[in-house]
Amino acid sequence: MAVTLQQIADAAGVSRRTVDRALKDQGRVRPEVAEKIKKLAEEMGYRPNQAGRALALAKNPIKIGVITQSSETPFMQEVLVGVHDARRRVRRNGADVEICRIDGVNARQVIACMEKLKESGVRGMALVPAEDEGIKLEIDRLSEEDHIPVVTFNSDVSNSRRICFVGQNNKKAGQTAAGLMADCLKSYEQIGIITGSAENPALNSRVKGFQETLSELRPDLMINQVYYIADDELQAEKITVELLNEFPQTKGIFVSAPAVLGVCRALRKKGVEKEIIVIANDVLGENIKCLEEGSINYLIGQEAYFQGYEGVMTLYRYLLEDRKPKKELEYTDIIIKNRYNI
Amino acid sequence: MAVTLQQIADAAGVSRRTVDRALKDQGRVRPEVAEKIKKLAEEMGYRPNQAGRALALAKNPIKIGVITQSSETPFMQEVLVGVHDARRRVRRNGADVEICRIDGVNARQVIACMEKLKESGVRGMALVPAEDEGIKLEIDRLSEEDHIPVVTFNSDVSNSRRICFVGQNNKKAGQTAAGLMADCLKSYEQIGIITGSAENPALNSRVKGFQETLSELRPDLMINQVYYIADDELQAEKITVELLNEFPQTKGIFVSAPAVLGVCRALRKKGVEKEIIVIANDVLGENIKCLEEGSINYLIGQEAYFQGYEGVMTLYRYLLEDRKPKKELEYTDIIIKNRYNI
DNA sequence: GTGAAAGCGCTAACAT
DNA sequence: ATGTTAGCGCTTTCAC
Repeated sequence: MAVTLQQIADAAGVSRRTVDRALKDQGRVRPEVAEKIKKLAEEMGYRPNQAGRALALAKNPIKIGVITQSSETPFMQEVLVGVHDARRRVRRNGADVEICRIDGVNARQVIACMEKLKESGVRGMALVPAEDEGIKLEIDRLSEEDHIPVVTFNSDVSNSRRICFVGQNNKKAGQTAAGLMADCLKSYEQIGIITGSAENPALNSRVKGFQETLSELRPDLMINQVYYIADDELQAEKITVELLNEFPQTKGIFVSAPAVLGVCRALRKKGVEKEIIVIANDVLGENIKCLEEGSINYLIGQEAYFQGYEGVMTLYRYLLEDRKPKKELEYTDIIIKNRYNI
Repeated sequence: MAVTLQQIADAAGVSRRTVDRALKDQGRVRPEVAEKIKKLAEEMGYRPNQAGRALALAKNPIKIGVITQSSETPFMQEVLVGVHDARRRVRRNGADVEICRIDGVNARQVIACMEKLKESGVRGMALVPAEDEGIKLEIDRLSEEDHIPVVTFNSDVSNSRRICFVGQNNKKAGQTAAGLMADCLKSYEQIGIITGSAENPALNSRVKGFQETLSELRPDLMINQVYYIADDELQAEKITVELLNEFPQTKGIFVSAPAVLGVCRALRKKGVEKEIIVIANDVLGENIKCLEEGSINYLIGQEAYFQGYEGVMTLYRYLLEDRKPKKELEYTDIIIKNRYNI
């Protein structure tokens, strides 16, 4: 049987409560006693029983707040599935999760939600932020003044006091795509890039990673100008047609934008979907269909579900076990899918 | 706050114990009362608190037995890391895991271990079996007569009474490799296949999946004869040299065998590592090095760690929450790695 | 057929 | 500065 608090208390000749305090550095214990207790716990290999802890905490339950942006997108829907699964799981342990869904990107709204969640007494927050000074300030204030730990997921706020970030390394995602493209294309072929808003740092990193790595691996290839689109399938289709008209020799396309379906439609209409290697991002419903029927060759995934699930669970573990994540940047795996391993 | 047993008891006007019995169909409750209780529980949305359950169970702890074969291989080492992590986790909940490591493949020893674990009072078993009639019989006997649920992981025993299998779909792994190879090679190029023992069903499935899919995708390619090796790096190197001498036009190699390093050495000595697309299996130490330095282009992974971790955890959840796995065949993701997403 | 009661290991309010 | 104690929600023994 595992070592319990009581056993340490017996061994040290003090009460359970004293051991508890000593182990948590809560003071109010004579330093030499605390020292002795800690040594004893170490020697006896004490590991707190999580079930016991969770149960005791059910008196005033741990509550976690979650804020998501762009909640209407298919990608974030998938993230939210992960969040809800995590909620179900922590609920079965007597904790709870309160979720604020924000549609679109809106820093002001995020800050308002943070305030609201704080008022409602959450002990920690997991949120999808944006590189915004106001959000950064609020994160720092929660962490420092209110002692409410914050986890960012999916997107990050660099240099803020969040305990960690769970999400993709976008540059590496772009590089991974470049590696695939380099293997698939023959000498001196042409490449097109389609991406979303030029202001989106995530998309930019991907594209940059792709360009840099590809020109290093295959200096012979010709990487044409970057085409920008909004998240709109119709526009994506139009732009893709433009690209194909402008550069009819294109043999590879990297799609960093969300509107993958529009691109596929254009390729099919032009009847070139079999001749062009297409690598796109996000392993999601419509995209998967394109992959299955062959108009896309590879999808690069970022574990949307896991981001949501792990964002919440990281925080829960931190709150329950006082266990800091090992790394400040918890990068999710970069997934490569072709038709056969979906 | 979540619904508790007590609340249901109050609502039904009976004691907690009665509710407990009714919900578990343990009899000794008047049928109409049982019916009423179940309906009530449903309506109130009762979800047993896992922390409470785990804690109560700590009186006579859940013990899980684990048996691994080929435990000396790097692959199984990785699986065992997962097993140990799972052990740490369930221990923190008051349960325990007992592990039997078997070196090499040995059905008799597996059966002996199953017997031993049963004597030592385990409530469930997770094991790496082999397609062996004796093992199958023992699995069925444990499941039926002793009511000890069994989970197979990494390899399976088809048609046995295990509650589920956690591991790779080998055929799909081969197909995935074929998809990659089809994209990388130019017209009419030649392909070599190197695999391990012809008796190993896992390796055979991979090779078959690869051959079938590749000849379907690219009928122009020429797939040469299959080379067989033992798990010996030196022999692998020799055989690879043979292959290259026999078919100097080879432009793609699929390595289904464990001895990947030997293959890489041969390629380097021959100075052809940059001209040949190599796709190998298992994302592990030495293989990763080959991938990083470029003598391998792709590694197909089978989530070794996860197989070990999830094999044990599936069983634990089954025992704790009485929750059957959703699927009988719990296939792990087929991972594609290039130099950039390792 | 049903219920009372004793824990499981931990936390935290309340003594001392 | 340290100890006592009352639960958290569940399982299980034992008595009715």
